[in-house]
Amino acid sequence: MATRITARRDNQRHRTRKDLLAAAARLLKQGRTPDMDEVAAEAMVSRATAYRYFPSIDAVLVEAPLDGVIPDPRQVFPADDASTDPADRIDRAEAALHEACYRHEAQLRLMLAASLERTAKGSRRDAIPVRQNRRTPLIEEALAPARRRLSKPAYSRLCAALAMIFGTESMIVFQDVLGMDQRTARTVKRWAVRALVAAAMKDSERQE
Amino acid sequence: MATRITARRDNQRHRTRKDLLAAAARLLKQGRTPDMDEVAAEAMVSRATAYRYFPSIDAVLVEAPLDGVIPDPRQVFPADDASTDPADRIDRAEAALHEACYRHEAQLRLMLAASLERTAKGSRRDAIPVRQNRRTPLIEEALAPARRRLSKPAYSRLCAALAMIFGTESMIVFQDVLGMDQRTARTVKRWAVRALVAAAMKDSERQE
DNA sequence: CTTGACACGAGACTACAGTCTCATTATGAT
DNA sequence: ATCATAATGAGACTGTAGTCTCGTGTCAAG
Repeated sequence: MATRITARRDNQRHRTRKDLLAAAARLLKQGRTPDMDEVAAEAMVSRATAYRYFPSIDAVLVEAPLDGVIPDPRQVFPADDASTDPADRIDRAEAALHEACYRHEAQLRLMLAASLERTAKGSRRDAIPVRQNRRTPLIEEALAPARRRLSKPAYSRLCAALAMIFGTESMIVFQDVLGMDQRTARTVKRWAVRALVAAAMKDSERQE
Repeated sequence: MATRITARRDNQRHRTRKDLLAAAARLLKQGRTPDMDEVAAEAMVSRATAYRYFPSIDAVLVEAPLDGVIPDPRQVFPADDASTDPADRIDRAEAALHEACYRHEAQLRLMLAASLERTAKGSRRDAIPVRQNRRTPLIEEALAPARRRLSKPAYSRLCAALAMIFGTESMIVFQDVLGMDQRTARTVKRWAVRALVAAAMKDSERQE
């Protein structure tokens, strides 16, 4: 009799969920601002089903995969890369992410806005997931050659500080708050990340 | 006869507009997420009138005054304040803004989300104004005693870099991306702003 | 094959954002 | 005080986000 806590068709469900996220990513990549109907249609499921998997369109957009949008660490630092200077590597990583952020500005703005609805529009729906974090792997890969030269607290402090500078949010500050163009923003960030890396290295020297 | 391009009742209009913004600010301060009906009711005007002054509820929320929410420079640095060390002053300003941001997190998240709809939801309505900028006056006041010791490019570069760290956006990074608590965030920012100020000072020394 | 649980589709329903029209009120010039 | 008109109020109307219900198809255990 009854399948107890029977196999809950996990395969089917995972596939449906993945299809929805992939559909959202496709639509975002072509510059659209999809509503739930479009995502559902693109994923070839009904709207009701889409809402069974995600409480709101925002939740879908926040979780939509960013493959091909945000640079992969292995792409910025290939296996045969011999660079060791952490400042240069951090600067290179920042340059790549900077370029990607401005190139996909519309999509990233949309995803950031969607993630902010947490407290905002619907305190009723509690489910919007935490942001994706593609910047930390990038930062850690850039800092890898220097990691042993930094104390643990200095290292995590530096990573966190760089995370403020690396993502979409700094683009928002430069554009919407400061009214600054992309090139100037890049020079400011270049200077800042180098200053922070240098300061962290110096702190750890002192400690030895 | 006709009052030509007669007085356009500017008083009345300014008063109505101000009432709407003040009403929005009151509702935001009590933690609500007001819709246009609520703002209009609180301002004691009809919904239609509210929409005559602002193209969307988002536009109202972005422009809602932040008096008493974001610390005023004159309050952080009173006239009789004799401090001159730029790092200490910047740190003090950051501490004040940090506290304010976390205290009014809900409102600031809402205002940020509203301002992001620029490209997002409605490409149809083009009217959402640019963000308010309360951080730059604070940063400039903190840096005032050291301004003459910095070259013009170094100064504006430092201001821009600090602006990345000072506002709501860094709180979003620490909370939503890094999952970091308020105290740890504060220590990271304290370290970062001091490192940046020191680096800027050192750059300018070198130049002399 | 049968059967029960589960995923799904279709569509009605509520709530809010934003637009529009028309009647009413209030302002300021005369 | 009077009058033309700008500002407003009332409310209908559209479109979309999200909820809910019910009927259908399908998977898997017996």
